[in-house]
Amino acid sequence: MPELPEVETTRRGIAPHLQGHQVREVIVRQRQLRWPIPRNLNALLRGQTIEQIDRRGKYLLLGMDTGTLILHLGMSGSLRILPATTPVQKHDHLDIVLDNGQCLRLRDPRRFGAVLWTRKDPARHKLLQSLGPEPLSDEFDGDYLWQRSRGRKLAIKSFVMDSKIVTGVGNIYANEALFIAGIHPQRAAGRISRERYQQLAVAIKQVLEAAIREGGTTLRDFTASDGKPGYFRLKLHVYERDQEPCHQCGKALRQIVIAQRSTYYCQHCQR
DNA sequence: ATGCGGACCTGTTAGC
DNA sequence: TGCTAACAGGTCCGCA
Repeated sequence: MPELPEVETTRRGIAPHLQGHQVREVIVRQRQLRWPIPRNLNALLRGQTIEQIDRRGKYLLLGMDTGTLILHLGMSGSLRILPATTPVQKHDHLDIVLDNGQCLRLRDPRRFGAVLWTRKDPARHKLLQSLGPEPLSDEFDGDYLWQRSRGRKLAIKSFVMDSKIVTGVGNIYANEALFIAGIHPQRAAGRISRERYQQLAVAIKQVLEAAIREGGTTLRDFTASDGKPGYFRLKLHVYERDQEPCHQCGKALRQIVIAQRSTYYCQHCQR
């Protein structure tokens, strides 16, 4: 489900409900996610105040008194703010109950998500320490991509989806950005000019920012923390549009597979 | 170092 | 109608 815009939409939705509140209780119903939820999470979090709610790539970071809770939504995770008395549904794995009777509830059918605790600077956590720059930051630009791509032979689409290169660009937005930049998704990363990398960096920023403004992309089941869907799907140029007409030239879009991921592009507009 | 494929897990849908 | 296979928004890990 969630790429960076959906995670950012979630962050903005939950932050005002969490900020400054104390954890009353943590209820874990299913600890087997991508990695097991720590056994003693209730003891660790109880009584702590949630000070800030940050995002790094697709990771959500709940900064507390003595450490940071690291959350990842995987492919199918979602977070809602609900009264703690709301009946539990299938795949509701975790509740963080607050001092005001509300709770942050994690649902994740596929269980590719993660909930981890660290006492140190989360940037130095094993899962975060090798992440590339934030795509919306100033350090991420065409020169950076060009420099990192020299000598690389993998497909440009796989390159921009590599979290060590840039964090948070997933399958939907990689497809969309490459269309906007007019770059064929299979082109070798090392064979793209500096100028075209400038266009690609701009396209990535543009598409992520637009998606955040629309509240993310709802394909099947993404909803923000208030239950509302995201509307960026209406503006997708290529994703899940196999055989439909290109918005630029009208020719039929194509679907192929790159690194086991569905890839959509226009044979005419992308080179 | 680089690049690829497998692994994790469940739900939905397309096809026979 | 019912069974089976393919596919889905992620990403770590191990192997060549």
